[in-house]
Amino acid sequence: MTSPVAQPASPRKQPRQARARATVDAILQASTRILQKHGLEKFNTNHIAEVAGVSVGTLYQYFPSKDAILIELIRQKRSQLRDALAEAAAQSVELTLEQALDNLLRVTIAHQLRWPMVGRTLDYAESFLPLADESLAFKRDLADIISTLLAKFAVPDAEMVARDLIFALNGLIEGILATQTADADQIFARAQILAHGYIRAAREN
Amino acid sequence: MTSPVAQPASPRKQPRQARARATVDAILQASTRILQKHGLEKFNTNHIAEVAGVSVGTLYQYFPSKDAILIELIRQKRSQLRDALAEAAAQSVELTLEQALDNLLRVTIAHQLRWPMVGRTLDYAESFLPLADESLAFKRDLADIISTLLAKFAVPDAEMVARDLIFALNGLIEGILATQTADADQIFARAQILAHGYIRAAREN
Amino acid sequence: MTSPVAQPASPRKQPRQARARATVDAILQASTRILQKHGLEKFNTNHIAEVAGVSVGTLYQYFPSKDAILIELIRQKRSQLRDALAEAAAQSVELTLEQALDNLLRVTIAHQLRWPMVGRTLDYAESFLPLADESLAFKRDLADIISTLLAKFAVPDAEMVARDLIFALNGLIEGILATQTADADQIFARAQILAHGYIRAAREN
Amino acid sequence: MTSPVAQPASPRKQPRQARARATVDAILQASTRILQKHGLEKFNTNHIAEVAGVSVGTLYQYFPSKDAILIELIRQKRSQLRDALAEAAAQSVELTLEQALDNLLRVTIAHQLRWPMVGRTLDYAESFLPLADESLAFKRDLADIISTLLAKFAVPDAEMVARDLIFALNGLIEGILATQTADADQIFARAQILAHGYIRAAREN
DNA sequence: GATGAATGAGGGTTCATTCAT
DNA sequence: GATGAATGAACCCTCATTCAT
Repeated sequence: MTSPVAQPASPRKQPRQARARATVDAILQASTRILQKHGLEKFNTNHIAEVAGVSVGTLYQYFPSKDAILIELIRQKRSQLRDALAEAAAQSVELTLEQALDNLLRVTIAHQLRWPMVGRTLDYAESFLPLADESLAFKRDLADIISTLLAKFAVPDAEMVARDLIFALNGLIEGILATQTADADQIFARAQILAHGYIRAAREN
Repeated sequence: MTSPVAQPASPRKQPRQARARATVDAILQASTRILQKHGLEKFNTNHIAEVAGVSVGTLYQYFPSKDAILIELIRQKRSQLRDALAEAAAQSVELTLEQALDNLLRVTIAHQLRWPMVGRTLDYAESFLPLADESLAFKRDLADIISTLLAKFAVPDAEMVARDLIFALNGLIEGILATQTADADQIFARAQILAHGYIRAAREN
Repeated sequence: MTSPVAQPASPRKQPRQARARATVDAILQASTRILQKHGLEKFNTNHIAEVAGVSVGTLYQYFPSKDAILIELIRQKRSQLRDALAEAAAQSVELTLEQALDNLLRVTIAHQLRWPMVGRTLDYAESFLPLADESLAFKRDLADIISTLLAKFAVPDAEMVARDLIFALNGLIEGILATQTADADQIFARAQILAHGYIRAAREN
Repeated sequence: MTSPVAQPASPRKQPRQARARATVDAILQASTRILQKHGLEKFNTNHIAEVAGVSVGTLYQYFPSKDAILIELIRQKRSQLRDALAEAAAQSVELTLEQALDNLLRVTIAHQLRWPMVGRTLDYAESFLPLADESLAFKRDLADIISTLLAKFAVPDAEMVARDLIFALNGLIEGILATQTADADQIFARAQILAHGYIRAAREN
């Protein structure tokens, strides 16, 4: 259920697969750029192939369908976020809850700022792709990272609080990005109030 | 819920006769049902007309394009939410901030629960429809309703806090609906913690 | 084969037909205006009815089909040209051939200048309307008027010369109108050279 | 007839492979046949593709729209006529004006006889296609070829005379073809009288 | 007679996918 | 492996015509 193609395990490239890897990357990068600039409307295989500098035929040698590209993009973005959060959590073991949360916040905001439109579009794409199980697993993974942290500080209902915090922050960040131009620091300041306030309330609940 | 029907997108024809009004309603209801069940994928004019029990030609007598139907749906849902929130706010003048917020929360949750998938889909549709100005105005309207309430209780930065609260709650509710089956009361309980916690933090900020 | 509705024989209007006459005129005038401004592309029954200020249903009470409107327009324009030429010929019995031709030329140019685009469009419409016999008869009528004149001055092959003169002048006038802005006098001057030159050559042939 | 194929409208794709070139030719030939037999009424992309023996999709790989096919046909026919006239003019340098004109006449008549109905239809199509500038340039080109010849023989107003001669001959030839069945020789005989007569008159003017 | 709502076949265009070269 | 020409189902939209009121 986790992405099969994701991070190359060993940096030692098998020579005969280097080209293939480059082609796949070109396709995925082209896809990202198209989604970012034009959304799903211009996201079609001919266009992707053209932007990626390969032929449609080649594209179909690496991806069995258009949806498979979306799925792979989703998996990549998820992997990136999951890994970044896990690393931030690992590096926060010595900190207070608030400090640890701030680190996670920064990571999340940085992730969303990278390709804001892609995030929104992939969120929607989830609704028609056959990813139900994988999506649940991903959300569980994220919730685990955060609930582990919360539990350490004796926040009750850590699992549910973690999920709700993720949902709320996601809504806040996407909302700000969709309506206003704000830099990472401004978003962070606003998200911090939300996160701290919510956690405090959850603690007392 | 008390809202009168909003002004149509850029209607081909104002429905003057009762029959015409019924036709427009049938088209909008069919559209809602299709979005709810199958999302944008099956949202095509032939299908809409078929489900509505009219011909495509008739559909195009009342809506200049497929997008115009989406726009009208968005306008209707927005009107409904705006009016319901305004009314709830009006009926909460005697209450404490927390009680007033709870009323608004209940209205919002009820609204989202009505057609959860439609809400998600229309949110995405906004990104490719020419609604920028209207969307800003709508968000301002909602923020106004809430910031007026917040200001009455001396919450600082009422305008921004109102917007962020809306974003966060929206994310929370959509998140819960997308992943889990939860009834209105359960969602309310979780949203309440978020709202109260955030407002308290905002007050002390 | 000649138009059934054409010129009202007696100016005494039958009261119960006055309204009908007005409706038919409105439709034909609207049709002319649309053809002049937008060609066959916007020439559709709904649009015609709208411009004429009547309902489509009413339009279909007076014309059995869209093509019937085109046919009636063609008949009207033809009647006008035929009558105007016949009258000009009748008034030219005392004149020289050149003077008589000039009168016919002026009539023809004035006719084309009235609705230049309509003329071009109806010429094309002839090619798909079932008017073969009528068109032949019309061309014969015009040729008769002119060949009678030519025969009076002993031009050989009067019939064929008449037809060819009409074709050539038609081409010249339409050509000038399509490419350049020229007033009636300028067109007349150029057409005169053509007509006189051609007739002199035909005489000597 | 010696003309190389003109540059395509605004081609989706330059046909690089032999197969592609054959496809484009098939589409253009099918288009010509349909226009010749049924006019613009049956000129629809599905029908064209069917007659050409390809799929609609293929048609749209080479032509961005239906109108683009008409435009390409117009360009081809114009190129053919322009080149044929230029060649005929070049081969007539030693001849008298009348002899040279006769050569041009023969070329023009042969051109019109090839696809008479196509000529008429494309003439009409010009009125709704975005070709204004190109059409002017084409008419100027033809006028240049002929006015150069006229000027050599000291015909006054050579430019205008050339244009008017073209218009008149075009009208004559199209008129004859539309009404009567006549072979090239008969048309030539009649056009000759017109051309010689007009030029003589223009000279004396 | 007049109205205008409704019909639905027809036609333009796109794009995911296949396959011969 | 790569290419890109070809396919055709699917979808948007129009407009001549009908018919209930």
